[in-house]
Amino acid sequence: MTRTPLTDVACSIARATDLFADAWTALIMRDVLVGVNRFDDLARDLGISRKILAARLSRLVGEGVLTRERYQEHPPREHYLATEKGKDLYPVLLALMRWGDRWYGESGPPVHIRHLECGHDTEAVTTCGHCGDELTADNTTQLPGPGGRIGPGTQVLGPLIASRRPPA
Amino acid sequence: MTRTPLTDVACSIARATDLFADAWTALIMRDVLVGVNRFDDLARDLGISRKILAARLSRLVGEGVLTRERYQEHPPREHYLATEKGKDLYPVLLALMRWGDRWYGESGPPVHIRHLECGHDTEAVTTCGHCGDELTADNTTQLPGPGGRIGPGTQVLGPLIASRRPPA
DNA sequence: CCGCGTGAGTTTCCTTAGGGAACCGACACT
DNA sequence: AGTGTCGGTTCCCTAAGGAAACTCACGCGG
Repeated sequence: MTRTPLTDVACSIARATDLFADAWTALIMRDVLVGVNRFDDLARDLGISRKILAARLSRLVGEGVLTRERYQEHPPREHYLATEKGKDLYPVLLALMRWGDRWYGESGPPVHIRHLECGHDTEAVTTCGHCGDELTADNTTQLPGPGGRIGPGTQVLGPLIASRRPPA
Repeated sequence: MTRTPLTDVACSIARATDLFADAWTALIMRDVLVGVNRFDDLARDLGISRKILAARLSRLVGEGVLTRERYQEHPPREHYLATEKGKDLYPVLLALMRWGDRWYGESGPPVHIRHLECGHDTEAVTTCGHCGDELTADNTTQLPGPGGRIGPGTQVLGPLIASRRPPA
């Protein structure tokens, strides 16, 4: 398939996407973060091809998102643990989950998230780090930042936004 | 490739993933939400194969995430707009972007998000809908909810969590 | 000592989605 | 008539994904 490499694209979504956007990575991360972290358990739980699982795991380890640790000798047994970088993907999973619950959860969400600090079952809300209000597609704009540069994926974005989006 | 269908899996992440987790969908949604919404512009901006772009767009329209609208006759010109369901994917994009910025943005984030209501450039924070504090992998647990059922993807989750995760 | 079970991957073979690039029809502009 | 743009299709080829068998290292029960 020759997935076009997105790594060199300016947009951070593309960078994240490049790692995260295949059928399995998100599911693997969810399982690992929840405590399913041995090879066979993952294969069983996800129904994923073992070949692909091995490939994904080693990529995730290579990216520094997971670590592989031998948690017992005799017999040698390994498991995968999320690094800080890996745990930091949790908000992405929460956002995906919330969207899935909202738009496909006829019978109610299959799992509840409980926030241990306040003790309530809760829903993830994506908020402004500054004022705490919810962020939506309509109440935000994008501005080029310091790392902004030109390249596929942001190529014509400036001009296009300018021309297509009435400044109002 | 025969992507294993994830639609019938209990987990909402899987449902969302099924639509969202390919190399391009996230990028397409970002572009559309930002105002790049004509076929040729998308193809140019993303460097995506036109065949795949056509396929993705029609899937997204089929899923009710985008609509295709003729915005002028003479010459006939179409564009794609995000529905409510589509706009609601914005938090997922924000979460991805934040992760990418954090872990790959050596030179600073390529784009800034400005929250129009408070007027500040901001970062997306995923918070507890109840108390407003930030949600992390460490301060939350998952509990089976009303829609919970058994099937691939949640198959052995219960037992596994129970056995592997010390209740502390 | 032998066979069986388990964990953790590899290997093999086949199918099929994705990339590239050309092609197409409708219209407009000059 | 010739050139351009938009919005797609069609073709061929490659390589990634799926299924299932195979491997290797160990541990256990008899």
